[in-house]
Amino acid sequence: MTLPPIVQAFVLHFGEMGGRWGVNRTVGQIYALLFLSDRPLNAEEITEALGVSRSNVSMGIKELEAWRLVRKRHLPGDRREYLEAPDDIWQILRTLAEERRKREIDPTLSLLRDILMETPASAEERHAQAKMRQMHDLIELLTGWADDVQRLDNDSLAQLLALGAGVSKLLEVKSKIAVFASGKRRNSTQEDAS
Amino acid sequence: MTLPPIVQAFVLHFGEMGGRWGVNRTVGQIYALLFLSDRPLNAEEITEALGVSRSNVSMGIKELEAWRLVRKRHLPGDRREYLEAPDDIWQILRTLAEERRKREIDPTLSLLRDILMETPASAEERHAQAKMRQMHDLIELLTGWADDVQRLDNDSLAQLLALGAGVSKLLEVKSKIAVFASGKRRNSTQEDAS
DNA sequence: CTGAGATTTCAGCAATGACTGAAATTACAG
DNA sequence: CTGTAATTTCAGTCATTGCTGAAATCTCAG
Repeated sequence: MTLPPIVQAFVLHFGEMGGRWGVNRTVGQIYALLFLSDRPLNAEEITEALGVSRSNVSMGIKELEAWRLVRKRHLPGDRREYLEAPDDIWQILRTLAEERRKREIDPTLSLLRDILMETPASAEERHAQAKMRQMHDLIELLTGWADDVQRLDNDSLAQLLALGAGVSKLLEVKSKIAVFASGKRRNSTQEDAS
Repeated sequence: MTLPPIVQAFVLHFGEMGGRWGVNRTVGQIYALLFLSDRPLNAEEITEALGVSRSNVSMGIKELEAWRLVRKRHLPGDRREYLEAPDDIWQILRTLAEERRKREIDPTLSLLRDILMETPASAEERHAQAKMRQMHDLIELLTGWADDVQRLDNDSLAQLLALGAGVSKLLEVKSKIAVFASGKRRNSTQEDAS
């Protein structure tokens, strides 16, 4: 692997962290490499840079495509496929959130829905179902929120994040705004979001 | 495993999902069992309910403690340790968020900080470093936001989630509030009066 | 203290997941 | 079409992780 030291450090780190993020080492490394690259790379270049087998790279690419984290491109006059990682980091964030949700949360939500349709046959089952209801409702709240936020444009999202817990303060005065807004006829636009 | 059908279904599901969530099957099952249980269970009961070895349960418990997802309790007149899952689902959410961040994000943030101190030696490295800077800044924004939100009480958090993208609307009127409240600045967010 | 019950540790086996090289398939220039 | 370069698939092997039973350690009643 002949890469600039800082690139190498990053690539190796992503390889190691891959396990915790639900992908294998090679997949992590390929993504790291593409993310840092200033141009699309073909499979052969990736193979060489990482020192793994060509077939392993092929499988890794396939998985990254399933995650929608890389795109295939074609360069004119070159039969090989070139790969690149989208560079809008906000979009990457959205994609990651969507895919992780699809893999890690939706199946559970689905199961919970099914189980909550059943009629409990004992006190024990009634209690278990109540807990599952709690979990179900919380997950729905979270995913609903995520759906909403998912649709915000980059700037709004950045603003929202920068605000942090300031939202809490904003919520506190929300009712007060409502008072003003109802009294005033300022603008007939948004005002109260509830 | 002799458990009520709905409990069994949930436990088995958590076992299967465990892999995607970064824990092994047994750990997922133990947690599911404790989460649904209406009373603390001892290791022997867990062993029996799940049909795995006693030592496996011991290791699983250890891991769940490392995640701070279960507590050990003692019942009077019984030398055995009893385990229970905290039942405030909001607290569970906070714990999960903290632990996953600690395992999945902090190490990367730390590496990025280190690499960003280096001086790039080529155009390629300069580009790579710029990308890492982007990632670093985004992660800091996200974790900073998470820190803030982490401190909200259950009700505020629920309110925030229920609001969803409504926050966006709230942000739009924020500048108007700023006009009213121009006497003092609450926090360091950029007050953009667009 | 002592010893019986309870828990943890750990070496070895089992299961799962990752990686490779070879063969099959696909894509396309001539 | 044909032949060659590029990519994918897959069976076998290697590596990692998970699980077990036995032994070691801990804990506390008597």
